Amino acid sequence: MTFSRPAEDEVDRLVAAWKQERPDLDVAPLEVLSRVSRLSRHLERERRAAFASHDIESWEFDVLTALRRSGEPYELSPGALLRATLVTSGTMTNRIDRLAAAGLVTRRPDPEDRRGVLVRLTRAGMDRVDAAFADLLRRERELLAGLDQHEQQALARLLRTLLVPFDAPSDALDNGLR
Amino acid sequence: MTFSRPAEDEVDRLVAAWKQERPDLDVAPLEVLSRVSRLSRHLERERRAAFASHDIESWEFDVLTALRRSGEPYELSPGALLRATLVTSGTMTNRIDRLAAAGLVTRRPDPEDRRGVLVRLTRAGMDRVDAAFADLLRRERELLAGLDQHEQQALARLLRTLLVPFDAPSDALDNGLR
DNA sequence: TCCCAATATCTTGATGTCAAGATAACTCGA
DNA sequence: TCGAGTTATCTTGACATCAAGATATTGGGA
Repeated sequence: MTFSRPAEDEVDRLVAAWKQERPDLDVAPLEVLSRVSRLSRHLERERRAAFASHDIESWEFDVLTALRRSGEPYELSPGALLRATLVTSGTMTNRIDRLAAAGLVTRRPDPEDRRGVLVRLTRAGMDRVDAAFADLLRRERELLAGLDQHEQQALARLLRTLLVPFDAPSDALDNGLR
Repeated sequence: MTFSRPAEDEVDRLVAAWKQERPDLDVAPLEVLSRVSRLSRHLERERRAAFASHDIESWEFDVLTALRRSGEPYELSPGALLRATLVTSGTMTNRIDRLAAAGLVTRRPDPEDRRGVLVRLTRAGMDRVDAAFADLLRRERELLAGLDQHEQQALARLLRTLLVPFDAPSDALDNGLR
């Protein structure tokens, strides 16, 4: 009986297939980046499942948590929200419309800048997001159970290195969102 | 003059904010999983940019590469394609329709199974995808330039561990795609 | 003070995706 | 041989997202 050799994932199979078909190409980048993409898709499914029981959608959660973690008075501009969630301005307008209609946020003109708007978490919004967040953390912890604490930290560090160039606070780099 | 302390990314700021607002929660899972999600979004933008110059869309690329790397005769069923690309069957039907209309694939009934269909890459589809793939690999290599080869392998290994439970070949686990 | 580029948000139209369910064909055990 | 359950694909309708551009406001330099 043979068991538990180093387990393969779909990316191992995908890379092996490329080596067969295009031995001239170095597909090493896929070992990392294909895994990031695929894992992200799987995660998104998990999130949806976790949220279903809390009557909240994934896109709602993203906006509400950004407000929640900003602290008192739980209020941010649409611009700050779209930078936090990596969506376009049109998408954010639409999201805020629907969250406001659901009573989870309110919208008011920014007294300091007449172009601006401030979006504020309501009590209902806070309750909703707190419950969902606790549950999400529980499930995410399970997904990470295959790695010990040290490995998780190593993974976080490596990912951070890749992320820094994108997140550099308003350096010369523009990530193209507006 | 102070410079180049261990650089922060957006997730560091996000985690710090949570620790302030909800010191009762252990948000460690976000260190890994938030980074995976955010990196994936950034990657998707990069892909779009890389593909724009090859007149190909990201979703087209995903389908065409699956066919390309499957080798002669570059032919797969829609079912195999949706498993490779992690989309639903409705999405795949739609994608194949449009790829066929663009002359990048053909569709024919499966002679072995009258429920089935076989999707085949055309010469035009192959040329398109090969050019785009070479370019994508070039750009992905740049994104990974911040990590040396050893670190990239470590990262790939850690990600694989997280992915295996999702990709386990048709074990008891069902990932919910159909 | 005036003007213009930059900023903040919203609007519009096209498009891709998903969930749910319909249809048809296959498989295997009784 | 029959039928129930499974499998493969497609259809439908709702909906979220994006890109591009419109509108209003601000701020800094001439």
